[in-house]
Amino acid sequence: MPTASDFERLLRGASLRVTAPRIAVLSAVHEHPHADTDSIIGVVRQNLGAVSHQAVYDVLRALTGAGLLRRIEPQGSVARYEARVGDNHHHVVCRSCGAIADVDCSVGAAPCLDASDDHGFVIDEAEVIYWGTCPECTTAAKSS
Amino acid sequence: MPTASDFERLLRGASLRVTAPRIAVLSAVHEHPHADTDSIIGVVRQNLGAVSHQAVYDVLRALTGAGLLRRIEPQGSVARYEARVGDNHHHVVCRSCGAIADVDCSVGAAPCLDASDDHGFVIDEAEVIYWGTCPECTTAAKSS
DNA sequence: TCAGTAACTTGACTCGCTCAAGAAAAGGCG
DNA sequence: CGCCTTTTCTTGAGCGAGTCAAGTTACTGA
Repeated sequence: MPTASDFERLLRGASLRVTAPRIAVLSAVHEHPHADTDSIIGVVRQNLGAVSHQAVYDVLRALTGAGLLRRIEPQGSVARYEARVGDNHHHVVCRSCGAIADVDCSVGAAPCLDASDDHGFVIDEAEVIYWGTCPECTTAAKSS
Repeated sequence: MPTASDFERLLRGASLRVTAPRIAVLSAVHEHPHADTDSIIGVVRQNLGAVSHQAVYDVLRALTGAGLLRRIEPQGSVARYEARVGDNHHHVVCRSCGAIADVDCSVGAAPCLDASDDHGFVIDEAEVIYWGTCPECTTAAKSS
């Protein structure tokens, strides 16, 4: 797990000012991958004390814009954030409980970047979401 | 373009009662693929006169649940609906203007259904969203 | 150290959508 | 056909995630 000074380096590398809320948000997302905004606010407040929700929203947007965080929002879920960026991995989402897990790309680094007919669009990213049932929910469904 | 009696048959096939709002919503989505809820409400009201927004929401949910419509909601966009169901096609979304176009699956009918490591999840669907820039926005960006 | 700008606080507000209760109408049955 | 049950629609309030705006605070580079 990276330390506060690692996060500071990340921020400076992105030409962002180093502030306590930013360090705390980065740290929270590293510790809790796929956490929603509310949980992140909770974790940040545990570490820093009072922090406005607006600050967290701002920080999340700044960090996402700078490429330090990635925002994901599967249908029916609120926005979630993760710190694993730049490796083009995907996600599998449980239809039953909403759990999210990481999935490496099965076809190499930048997989399905060719659509069969792209309608003239210039495509720069392919985002894949696998839908299914997580082990816990599968077990629960069988036993019921 | 299907007629009202085609839609009636669709509804009966799904054991749903046949009502004017439902026919109108089905028709609106067929005519305007990828339309958001608000536009659908507008089209429905043009054809039927006064219809409550709640009715449209209910109808959209019923039809989506019955598999007659598909709901898509790319990040940063409100919910949109389309009538093309059951053929596992995907979408390309313009980052600049939000335009959506259909893309057939490049790897066959049910493509990337294997994740490299599925974490024990039972996966039943892979949803792919291509991100890029549409022809109009590409042209606009060059000329500016 | 100081100035200037970026970031944070506070609080109101918007938007998409849902909840709830009652009225209307679809469709099975006599 | 006309009644009865159940589903669907209307009306109107309400909720939650996120945004906007104005003013204060505090990084950072000179």
